[in-house]
Amino acid sequence: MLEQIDLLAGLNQPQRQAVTTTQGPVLILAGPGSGKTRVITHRIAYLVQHEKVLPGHILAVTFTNKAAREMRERLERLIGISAAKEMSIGTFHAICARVLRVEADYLLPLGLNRSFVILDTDDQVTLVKQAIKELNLDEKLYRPSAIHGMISRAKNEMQGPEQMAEQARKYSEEVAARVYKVYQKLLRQSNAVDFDDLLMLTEQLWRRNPEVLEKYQRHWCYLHVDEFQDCNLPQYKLIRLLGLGTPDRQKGAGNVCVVGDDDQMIYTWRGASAENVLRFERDFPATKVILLEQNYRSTQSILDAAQGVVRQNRLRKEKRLWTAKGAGEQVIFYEAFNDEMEGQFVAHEIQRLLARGEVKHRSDIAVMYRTNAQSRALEEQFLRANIPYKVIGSRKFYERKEIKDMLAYLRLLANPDDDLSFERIVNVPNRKVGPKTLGELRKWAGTQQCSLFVAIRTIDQYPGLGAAAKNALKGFAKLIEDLRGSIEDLPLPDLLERIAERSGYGHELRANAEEELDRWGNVLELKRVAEDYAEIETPVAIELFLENVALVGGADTVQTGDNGTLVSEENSDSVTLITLHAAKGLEYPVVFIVGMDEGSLPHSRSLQSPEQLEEERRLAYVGFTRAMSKLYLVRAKRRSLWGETQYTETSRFVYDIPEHLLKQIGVVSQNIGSSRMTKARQVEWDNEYNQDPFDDQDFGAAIGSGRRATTTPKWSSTTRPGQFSSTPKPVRQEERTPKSQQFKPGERVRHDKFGEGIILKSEMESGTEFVEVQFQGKIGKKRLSLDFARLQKL
DNA sequence: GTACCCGCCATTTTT
DNA sequence: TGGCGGGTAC
Repeated sequence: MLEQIDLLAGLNQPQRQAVTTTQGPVLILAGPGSGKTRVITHRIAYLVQHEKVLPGHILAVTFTNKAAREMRERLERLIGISAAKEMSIGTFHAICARVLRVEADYLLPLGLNRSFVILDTDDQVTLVKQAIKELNLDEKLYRPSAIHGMISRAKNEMQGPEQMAEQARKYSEEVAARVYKVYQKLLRQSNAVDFDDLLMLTEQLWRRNPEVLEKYQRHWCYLHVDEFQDCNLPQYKLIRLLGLGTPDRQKGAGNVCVVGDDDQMIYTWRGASAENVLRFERDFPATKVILLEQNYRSTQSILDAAQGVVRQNRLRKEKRLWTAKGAGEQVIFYEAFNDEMEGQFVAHEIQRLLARGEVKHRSDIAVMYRTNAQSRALEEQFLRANIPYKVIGSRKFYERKEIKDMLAYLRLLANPDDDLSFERIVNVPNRKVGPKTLGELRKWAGTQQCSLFVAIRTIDQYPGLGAAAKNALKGFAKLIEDLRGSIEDLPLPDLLERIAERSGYGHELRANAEEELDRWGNVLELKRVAEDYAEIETPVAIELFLENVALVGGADTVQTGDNGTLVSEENSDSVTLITLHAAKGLEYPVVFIVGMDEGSLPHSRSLQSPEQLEEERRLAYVGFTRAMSKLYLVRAKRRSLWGETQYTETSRFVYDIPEHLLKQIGVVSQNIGSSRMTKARQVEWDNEYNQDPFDDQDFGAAIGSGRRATTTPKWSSTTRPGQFSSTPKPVRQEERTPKSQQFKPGERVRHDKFGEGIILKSEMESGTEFVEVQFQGKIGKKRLSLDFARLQKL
């Protein structure tokens, strides 16, 4: 039995009230750093320990996967792993996906079955593109990604294609509505859903089937919603449906606890609306409102700076945030010469903090930015300075071609109707199935009213294709059928291996190990991720794995270095690179925010409308308030944008910070450029800076001359750090095994699953060792790749 | 059926 | 800058 922790100890009055108010609707308005997460987790623990609520009855919804995971970990510590396991904790999307799979029978009339796939953004856009083609619209005029955005917005307002058409104010919206209709048709044909569908379909399911809803209401009778201010309409409706409670209860008296802060609303572009708070109080009239205003995270200076910015907003409720921490240090503001130097400043300042012992761990430091693209400049400097870092929320790994290809195989195995995946891999590796053959197959599938894969079964009846093409298609179908036949007897990682080998894709990847593009290594990486699912029955494992990839993407595993290696977050002490959006809910002792200039932090796309500007302001507010003791605001006076150099203005948000809280270091900009005056001051500052023995010459030289930007060749994304003789190699998280032959014929080995055997043959193939092993009994001869197989010498 | 070259175009945030 | 579609040459 777990030792009971006093769940109320160390909580202030309103926090206690939030934890102990367990019945009926509760609205917690919580400022940044007010212990909101603590309150939710303690409230849940309190429900279990004091009110004897069964953990299975508790649902907690978060906005990001990271937040869900953190909440689960905290609860494990509070009430034990087994109790925490029984709770439902996840994002809206993940929870909805689970519901929809369980209730898949209700989806059949829509053309979806239990094996539906969740498309990622890329696939969604591809489908929109297909819809545009099908309607014979000009792709140039109607950009797929733009139309996709419009469709998604309509879905977030719960409009179907017809309603969207009715509501259309512009011609482009009318067009989008037409595309929307075809897009939905294509989705269903492929037995696929997009992110928005997950929410809309669940809402529909519950609304139209009261008996189903009631089942969930009885199951999840204690509902918690974090980041409530960021809910969009379908999400709100889900909360309302569940939270209104079972019919035998008084309406609006359900146990719903929502937590939010209107100043941190940063997803209005995804349909979030401040109205949710008003709606909530209207729909749940019994709501108790609790305010958490004491900040435990930041120094007064940081808090005041943040409030200085957000106070300029008109559409907000005024709050009285305070902290018992002292004033602390001033906020530091630094203007770099250009974006390259901006990254360099951050890198060197981090080294300095670490060298002086001001910060103990690299993991105490985060660098934040408005757009993902900004991470690249930082990464380059971090690699040069040899600072380990991780990029959070970067989906780069799962966007790689080889990974998407492997996943497409898996998806096609699970769901033969997935035309998108079919088209992706039917000719990967090359099977002589080109656009021509594919076009004819599409025609045939159209007349047969079936998916592309299924159409191959009857392809012999189709006169439009030659024998060679038909055989190529049938060969592919046979491959997939064979692979499907092995699902039952192989765990997921081994299935991936078999896919790679039987399809010939693995061979191709190893053969084309051009440059340092380690595509094969990435496939191995994917297999490693799949190891987590090795214990689960493979059909289920595939489903979970694909769902996890679609919904979680790279959020739980993060990228490091420039090689896109995935590392789990815990191991390695590294600096965090993260977008402002993804940083919500997190905290770090030291925070750098880069790109504090007009066009970058208020983003250029937000400058037209006051509403959007207010959102940018909130974004800055979220960023500032992540910092516990030290906050750096950094900007670049010129920035290269699509190859052009642009001069920038200081972000208006910097001017909103009370002057006495700001300490500018480095050069004070007068006229932009490198006047003699500026240069003189740069050198002066540079000397002061260089008193630190840890600082290297490179930095000083770069600052001093201010010419480096023009003499250094631009780094392209294909350039690898190893190519710079003077720069250190990036820290690899894991060295690959040495590439030499380890086994000789005749040696006796043991395999985890196949048992003992004798090596018959060993050969190297593009740097990978393959062995043929004669195992005992009916297992017989097997060819194994040592990249995958764990063989033990006897 | 594929490989390469040219010119065009974008340009946010996330599930 | 760089990714993509379309055109042309093999």
